[in-house]
Amino acid sequence: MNAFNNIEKKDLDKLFRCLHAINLNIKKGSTIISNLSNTDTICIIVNGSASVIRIDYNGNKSLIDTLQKDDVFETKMFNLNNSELSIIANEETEVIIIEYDKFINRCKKNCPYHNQFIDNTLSIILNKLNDNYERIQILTKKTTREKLREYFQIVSNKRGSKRFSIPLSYSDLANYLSVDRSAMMREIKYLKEDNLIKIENRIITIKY
Amino acid sequence: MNAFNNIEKKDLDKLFRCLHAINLNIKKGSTIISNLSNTDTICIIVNGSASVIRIDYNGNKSLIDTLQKDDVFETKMFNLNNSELSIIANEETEVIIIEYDKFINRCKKNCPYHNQFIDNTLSIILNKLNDNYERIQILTKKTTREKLREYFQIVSNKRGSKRFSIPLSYSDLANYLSVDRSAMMREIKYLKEDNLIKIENRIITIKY
DNA sequence: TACTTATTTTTGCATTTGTAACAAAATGTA
DNA sequence: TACATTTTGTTACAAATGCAAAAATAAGTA
Repeated sequence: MNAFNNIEKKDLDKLFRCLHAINLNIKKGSTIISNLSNTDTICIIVNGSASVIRIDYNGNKSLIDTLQKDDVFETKMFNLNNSELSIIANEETEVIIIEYDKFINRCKKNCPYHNQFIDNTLSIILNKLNDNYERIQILTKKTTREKLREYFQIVSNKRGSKRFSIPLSYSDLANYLSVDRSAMMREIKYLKEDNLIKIENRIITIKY
Repeated sequence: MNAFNNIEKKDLDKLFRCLHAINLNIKKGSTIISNLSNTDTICIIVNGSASVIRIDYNGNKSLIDTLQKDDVFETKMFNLNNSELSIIANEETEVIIIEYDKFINRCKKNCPYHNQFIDNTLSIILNKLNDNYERIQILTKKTTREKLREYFQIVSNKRGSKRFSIPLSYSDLANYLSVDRSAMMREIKYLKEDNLIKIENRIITIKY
């Protein structure tokens, strides 16, 4: 799913003009958001990826989320105009930037492709919300063991199988679960010892 | 902000008919979602409140979110049709239920109030997303102390003052931070001892 | 007012976790 | 291939946390 699904190519140009869409290429390591001025803005990741990072009162950085190709974000959803977070390109990243007002206030012509674009965007945002609830579901577990089991359960449900490969490296998984990597490895070892999971390479099997 | 902002009363009736909106009163303790059948559905909390609850493989319940008056949710955003979560009324609760298809597929007449309704809903959902990112920001902190400081910082920023009252009881706060309540109280005591915060009644002052 | 229920505050103790440090394996690159 | 870098796996130890149990307040209700 991307924001331009079900919009014909010939309509895309019209849509872009109508929205005053701006296409930008962001260099690796650059901040995407500084390009967005102070207005509410919709941003679509066309290619590449970016990290949503928070730097707290101590200067500690924490990774809040990772944005991939086809992701959509809006400044309000990260409170960006109060600059709580910043969004940094992980690689050469192409984005499309649209003022929220232009996005939401359809022109008099009431073009169907504009409505389609809004619908697509809403759908992507609803998915994002689901991802966030899933993560909250995991993060609210008290122990690393419970976090791992919840995570495995969710992936297993999605794949419809008790046997599945995990889409993250163990380092990234530790970040996602917000636990120390080595402590997580220890816990995975215990889960294996207790015969609750089996691991071959990067493939997990839930044994209950 | 609610989903019907900026829609005139006379248009509301038309909108409801167009959407085939259903008005339901849910008794305290009843599951809202069982009323939603299996289709994608938008639900608006008109009055009352509800809890989003997950029961895991062990039968442990966890509170994922609380829905208040004017909140909007969509079944996809909780993966409800895979029944990962359930939503239970905390009190006598009035809801409006609309099929997602009816919501998103505007009728031929392209009524401006329908567009306004979608815009409002999107705005509410973006706020929800912001709330979730805030919570993730807090939950990804490793220690209770850091979670508390992050939480206080966020509330302080919102109120624009280093002195503010917290909108939760300490029990609820412990749930929100997903830490043991008594361990949290201990940490609050340490924060006071270290002169990082001051507390009078329910009013916090950040001293840095 | 008397009584019940919910919330706050406190502490010892066992468990869990992060930290640090290191080695092995895998991966990427000149 | 040889070298550098990243990822994975392991452990001892100190710090942080949850758990349990109890008492003190506060809030709600008959």
